[in-house]
Amino acid sequence: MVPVENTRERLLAAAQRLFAQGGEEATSLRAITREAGANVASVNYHFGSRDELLRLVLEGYLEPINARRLAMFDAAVAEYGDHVPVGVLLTAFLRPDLDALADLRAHNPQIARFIGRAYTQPSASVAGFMHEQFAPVAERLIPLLRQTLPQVPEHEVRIRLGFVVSIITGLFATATPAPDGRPPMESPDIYVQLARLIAFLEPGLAAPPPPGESDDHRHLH
Amino acid sequence: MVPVENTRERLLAAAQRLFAQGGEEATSLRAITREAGANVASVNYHFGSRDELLRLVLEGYLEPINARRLAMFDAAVAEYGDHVPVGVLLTAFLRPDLDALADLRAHNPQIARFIGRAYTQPSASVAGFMHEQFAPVAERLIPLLRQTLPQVPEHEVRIRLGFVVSIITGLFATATPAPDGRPPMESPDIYVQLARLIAFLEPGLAAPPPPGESDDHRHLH
DNA sequence: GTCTATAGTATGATAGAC
DNA sequence: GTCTATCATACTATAGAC
Repeated sequence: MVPVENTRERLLAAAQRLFAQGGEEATSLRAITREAGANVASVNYHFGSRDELLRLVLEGYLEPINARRLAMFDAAVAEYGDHVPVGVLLTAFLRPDLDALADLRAHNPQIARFIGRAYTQPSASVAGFMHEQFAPVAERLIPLLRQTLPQVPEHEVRIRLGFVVSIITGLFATATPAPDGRPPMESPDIYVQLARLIAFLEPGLAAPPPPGESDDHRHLH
Repeated sequence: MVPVENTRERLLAAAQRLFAQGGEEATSLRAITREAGANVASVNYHFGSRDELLRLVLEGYLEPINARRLAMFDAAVAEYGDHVPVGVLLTAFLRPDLDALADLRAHNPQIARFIGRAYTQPSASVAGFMHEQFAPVAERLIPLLRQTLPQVPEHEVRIRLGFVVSIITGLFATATPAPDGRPPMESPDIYVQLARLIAFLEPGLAAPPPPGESDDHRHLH
């Protein structure tokens, strides 16, 4: 009946492609509409503004990843109860990212970089949005880590989780075959990647906190 | 005799300030000249182009850090010989960054973010430049790590060093007091920060490589 | 829903007077 | 070395015809 929404879908797909290749500021309204074969006004009509469209694109990638993380946390608790092993928690946290990364590498080898940049380059318009997406995951994971690692204070757990996030971010940011740069851990096998990350991260997460940390400078928050 | 070069210095200083506050694409040629009290043509006259100027600013921050890293590697080898402890190598690698970070936080709390972005957001113009700055450090450090950790294959050492770089990058990228986001490890004490990083990183670097890695999928490069 | 046309504003670079 | 003036080009957003 209604032939509607065709342009809208084309615009979304075009924004994904361009976002992928050049990042946010390279994805101009005019480039999007050109790529989609639509006119310059169509983005404002369908999405209100360029920024709204870019947020939608970003959400399309991040939301499924974080939803899957939460589901894997639930499954882990159902299986292990109060003391989920660190390796299991790390797997639940990392696998959705690695799967998404493998998928992006196969189908769109450029868009992963954009996601990585969205973390470190909040660009004002997506700044709060990134945190809004990630906060529920952190608030669920941190208590679980605390239960498994009671010797590590919460403040330290949060910082160490930040380290893990930085590494993941780096994987996304360097996913593209850069002409030169650090080797992007290009193994195609997800389980090899996961094993490598866990081998590196697990002992660090469980390590005793450094001296002078347990109750030092903790008088605020 | 010659009153020359005054404008040039003012332009450099202005570019640093603006670069710091808003990142690369927020630092327009016109904003720089306005901040420096010069005219729009002066940047092109003194530096050839806007990109040349921005590379100079970046180099002013990165070059001293990497030079200090190399010096600390030399000092460590002079003291320990062929088997420098991992913690000492990590200290030599991390301290120049942490010192620079502390200095930036004190004097210019915004520019650290820009440096972090320069890593993950190579922005075409500075892409090769970042690698050119970092490559000598990596090529010096990796053999030292290999000597201390012979059980970890070189391929794995390189990947793990990439993890360390990601974490450092994250520290720079989140150095600014973000309104919300992961806690930026805001301890003012560099030695606390260093101890925290080493406590987390050292066991991961020295960990036995994951199974299926030693000689797997190593038939290329 | 889709389009053209355009307003309004930014950009980097350069020519040429002083 | 420094300036003004200007070129050529990008951008987002909107008004209004169809």
